[in-house]
Amino acid sequence: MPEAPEVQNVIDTLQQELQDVGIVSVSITHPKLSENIPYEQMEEKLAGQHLRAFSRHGKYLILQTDDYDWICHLRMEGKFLLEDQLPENEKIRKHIHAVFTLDDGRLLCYRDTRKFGRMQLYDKAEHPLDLPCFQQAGRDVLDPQADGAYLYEKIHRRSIAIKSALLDQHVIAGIGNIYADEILFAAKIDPRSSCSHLSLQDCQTIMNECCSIMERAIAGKGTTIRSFSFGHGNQGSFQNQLMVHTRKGQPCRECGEEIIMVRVGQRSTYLCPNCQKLR
DNA sequence: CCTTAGACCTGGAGGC
DNA sequence: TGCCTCCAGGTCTAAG
Repeated sequence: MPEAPEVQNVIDTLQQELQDVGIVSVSITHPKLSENIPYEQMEEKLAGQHLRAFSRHGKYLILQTDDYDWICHLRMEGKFLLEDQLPENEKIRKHIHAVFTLDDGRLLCYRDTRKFGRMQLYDKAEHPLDLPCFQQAGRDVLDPQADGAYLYEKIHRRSIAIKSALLDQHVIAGIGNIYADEILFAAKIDPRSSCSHLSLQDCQTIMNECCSIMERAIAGKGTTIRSFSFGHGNQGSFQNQLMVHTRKGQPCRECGEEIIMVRVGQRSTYLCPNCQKLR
């Protein structure tokens, strides 16, 4: 569940379910899950805390408790499950690496097949964005100040491909591999174009399309391509609106040309070679 | 400083 | 069935 719209869906769901709920105890079984302090300390500190505020910056979840800022990053496959008891299914239970017992009897389970996800715990900051993990972060993709002028200033001296720049969280936080492809299709720009060849106008087009795609994706509760959730909801519907991503070999929905897949910065990249022009 | 392989992990899909 | 290779919504690092 990784890009901004999916993370927004997760944080909205957690808020609905867990506002002011207390954590009774914590059991972490994958030590590396806790990134900034020993996992035993994370267990001890979160026990007794109540979940007070829920927000997001880029792909990071920000959970504020009574005394701490609890930061989670789901990376590729991390997900939270709310259960009345530990899942019976061994395939599901095998990849649960942390269990938070709640004061209403439910269990908040963190499941992550590839173990890429990470959590951090900090003493409460004045503002969460003051935390060390956000010092290098770009503006959030939904921040109105993340506009064309902002993007242009961040990238116009760089030689990397525009697709790679959109994936760079120091530039804009929250865009991932699916939406980068979709945004550049909507902007009619070849993802391999060098940032240094893009005009201010190009950057404004990109950010305008970015806004409208993010809005639609969040309205559709994100994109679910490969479904690893076994029954528990949080599935999005935006995959039905994808114009290029995952559509290799299929006709472009606008011009009929065959969608191709190329590699850009080690990531699979889908584009319409007719609609999207190289700068 | 910038850019690009490689690493971190596991499992599903497809070829032979 | 087994074995192999490639692929996956992400990001940090080491090296050029």
